[in-house]
Parts: sequence; C-alpha cells; structure tokens
Amino acid sequence: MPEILEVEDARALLEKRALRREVERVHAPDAWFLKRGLTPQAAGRVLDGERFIAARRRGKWILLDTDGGRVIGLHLGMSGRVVVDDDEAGDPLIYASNRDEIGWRRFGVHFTDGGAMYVRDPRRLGAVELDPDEDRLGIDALELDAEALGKVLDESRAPVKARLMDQARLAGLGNLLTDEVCWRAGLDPSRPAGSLDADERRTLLKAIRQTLRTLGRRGGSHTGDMPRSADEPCPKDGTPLTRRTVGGRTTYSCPEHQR
DNA sequence: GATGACCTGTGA
DNA sequence: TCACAGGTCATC
Repeated sequence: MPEILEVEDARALLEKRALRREVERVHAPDAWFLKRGLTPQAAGRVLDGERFIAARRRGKWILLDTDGGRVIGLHLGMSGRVVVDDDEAGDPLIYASNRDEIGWRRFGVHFTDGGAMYVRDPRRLGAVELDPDEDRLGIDALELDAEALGKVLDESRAPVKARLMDQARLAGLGNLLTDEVCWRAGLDPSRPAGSLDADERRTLLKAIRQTLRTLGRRGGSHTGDMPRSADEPCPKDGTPLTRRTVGGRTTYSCPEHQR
C-alpha cells in the first residue's frame, strides 16, 4: 500500500480540504469494502448531515472524527488513493493506472456544497471501518524512540523485517520502506530481531527516522535510494542486489554491506 | 512464524 | 498466459 508517507499525504489532504463541510450523502457502492459489520446503510445514518472535524492518522489508518462523536477509519490497502474534489493523494500507482474509473470509487461522501471526497482503490484491498479499534496498532513509526524500538524488536527470533512490518507493534512501515531502512542501516533483513546489539539498534532507529524524513520530502515510499531490482548494483558498494522472500514479502538487499 | 488467501490490474 | 504488486488476515 501506500505506506505511512502516502497515508500521511492523504491525511493532510483530508485535513486541508474535507473538514467542516456538511455531508449530504454517503457513496458506498461496494459493501465488501466496509469491514467489521459496517453496512452502507449504517454509514449513511452515521454520516448524513454530519461534518468531519479532524483527520488523524495512526500507522496506515486514517481516522476521521465526526462532529457526532463517531470515527470513520480509512485504509488504502495496496492501491488506494484519497480524492477530495479535484485533488488527490495516496498510492502513486506505479504499477496501476492513474485513471479515475468510476467503478474504482469504493467509498466516499458528497458534500452539500457540491464537492466530494472518496477513496479510489482498483484492487479493493482497502477498507472502511466505523469506530475502529485504534489500539490494535502499535506505536506510530513517526513517534518511534529507542525504548519503543526495543519493545518492537524484543528478544524475537523473527526476522527484523517481519517485526518492523508488524503493525500491531510498529504502525506505518511497509515493504518498501522497511527494505530501504535495512539497506541504509546495513542490516540483513532476515537477521533475528532479538540478535541486534545496542549499536545496531541505535543505527536502525536513526535509519528509520532518516528514511522517513528523506523519502517524505522526496514524495513517498518509492523514492528510496536502493534499486528494487535483482542484480542491480548496490549504490553503496556496487555489489549486485539479491531478491528473496523475508517475512513473507519480496525483499531486496545487498549481500555485501547488509549483515 | 511461515504460508496461502483475499481482489484486481499490469506488464512480460 | 502468468507472475507480480506498496497490505492484512486466517490457518497450520
């Protein structure tokens, strides 16, 4: 998906453009997109006549507070994008087309002023929830500190990549960002999380912060320095990058400097 | 903790 | 036609 950086862009767009506008009606043509028992009818009852008063984010979830005290949770899945009127943010759709097929509009609202906000998601892996349980998510990656990272890694034998992507422990990092972080930190993503010594944990924390800052400025998860292509030379040392599966995800890394 | 499933679009 | 895609969930 859109990882934390794209989701933050989408959140900011909603904050800037979708708050304090009265909802005229809900557009929820795809009941499958609504999770945890939410139905199009219930969404309508909750939102019709209401306004969003805040656009928050935790990890990859966007949380829209309504003036009625309810919360609409939006998840962009792997290809979701938020559109407000004629502006949009979210997944850059490197692999998908950026067409705005009407059929890809999975959920949204029309405002009484004539505008609209909706989630466009070709692959339908996104989600909308009412009053989501925000505590099923771990600490937000942008708030991470040394102590919290210690709890994320724990004494686990799981690959460090798997722990960094475990949303219940650390919310926000996805496949691309995690690979970039490990590459910058010089860490083999398959290393058992608990095997990192104090120095390596400090390096990892710095890499997470620096990666989020740098790629955030550049415009997203896909703007990393490490090529995502096997046999491409590592920009640090020229060694051909390898491709494998770690933590169930396609993983690129440099066999030379990532240890 | 690893694996497969979910759903759909794209490009080789 | 097939493999693959930035996410998450259930299941072994």
